[in-house]
Amino acid sequence: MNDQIGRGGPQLLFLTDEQLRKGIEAMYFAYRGFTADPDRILEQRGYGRAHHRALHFIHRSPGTTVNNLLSILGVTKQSLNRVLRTLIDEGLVEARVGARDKRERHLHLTAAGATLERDLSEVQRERMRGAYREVGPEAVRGFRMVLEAMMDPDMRRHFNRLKEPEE
Amino acid sequence: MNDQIGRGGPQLLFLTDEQLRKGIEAMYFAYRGFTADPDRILEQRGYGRAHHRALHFIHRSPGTTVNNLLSILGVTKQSLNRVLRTLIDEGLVEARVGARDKRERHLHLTAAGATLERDLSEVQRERMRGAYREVGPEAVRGFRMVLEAMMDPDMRRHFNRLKEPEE
DNA sequence: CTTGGAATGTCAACAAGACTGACATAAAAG
DNA sequence: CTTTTATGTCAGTCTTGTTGACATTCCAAG
Repeated sequence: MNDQIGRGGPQLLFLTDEQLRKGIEAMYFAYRGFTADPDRILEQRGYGRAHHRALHFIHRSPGTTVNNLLSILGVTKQSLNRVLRTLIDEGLVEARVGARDKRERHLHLTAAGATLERDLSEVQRERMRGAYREVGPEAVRGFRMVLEAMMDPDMRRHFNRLKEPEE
Repeated sequence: MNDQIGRGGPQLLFLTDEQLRKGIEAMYFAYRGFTADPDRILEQRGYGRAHHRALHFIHRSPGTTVNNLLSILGVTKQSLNRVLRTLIDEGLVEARVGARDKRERHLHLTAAGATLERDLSEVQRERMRGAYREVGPEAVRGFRMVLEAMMDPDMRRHFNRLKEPEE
């Protein structure tokens, strides 16, 4: 029904339902690979993906508040709080009471937290680097364009607000 | 430490840790968008993502066995079985005992199952189509290349084994 | 032919991590 | 002073992963 063959000509063949389905499957299988390496490290340490996400975004935006993290991650505060509490209790994250606004908690990685974050990021970047190297810069540009076009507007806002990291 | 600036020259700038981190974040945010639309439909019907995945791959490989589905989805048989049982009980999937080997169950979508699968696929393809159209065929080619390079070899095997669908 | 192992599928119980709803506290804002 | 905001907590539910135990079926070696 949405099949474009014979309607739009060969220049639109990449928009056929068949091609879209293959894109969906590619996305699914690739995401599995994307999370596989950090997952192995997390499991050894008794953490889950939720901990990884918190560590990642605290690393990327040191001093961010709980509320900001909530809107980036799109989970409930109860859910985030459980994760954050274990990270704080185990000394990976520090929550500093706000100077201006004492209701806020500003989140920072401790040395131990930064180490784990780096280890997680390293294996994930390694896979990404391998893929990037394999396909070249032009393909990577396309990859990034499609991903960005696929995001919800809110998420795209968050995505673009994250500065280029300095490491 | 893996920063390529000044080492590989400007043609390798896409391999810097900063670019890789942005790629990781793009993948994360895009995957959220990728699942958002089907999730809304699933929630209305009281199903989850696991049900969607089962419906998708049964649609793609009618008559597939439970074991084959297991190796595609990479979960335990117990986990898949729970999902499959509800789909069968509610008349979306039919499990036919194998003719050659009576231990096997061959899985097929019923009419109702095919309808739900189509509805789920439709909203997901719609988002994909919008993104594809926005960026053009060249970018889509790059997108697909990176995703495929990111998969684990086993998953890439499954991915390539799935025939181009006829709808 | 029988028997034992392998393959397949089911049942039960548990854990992580999402959710909602209700409520508490402290601080800022009006 | 009252309301709103930011955060944290308790209790309970749901999905979807996990292990362990077990039933059925098939096949091949004795």
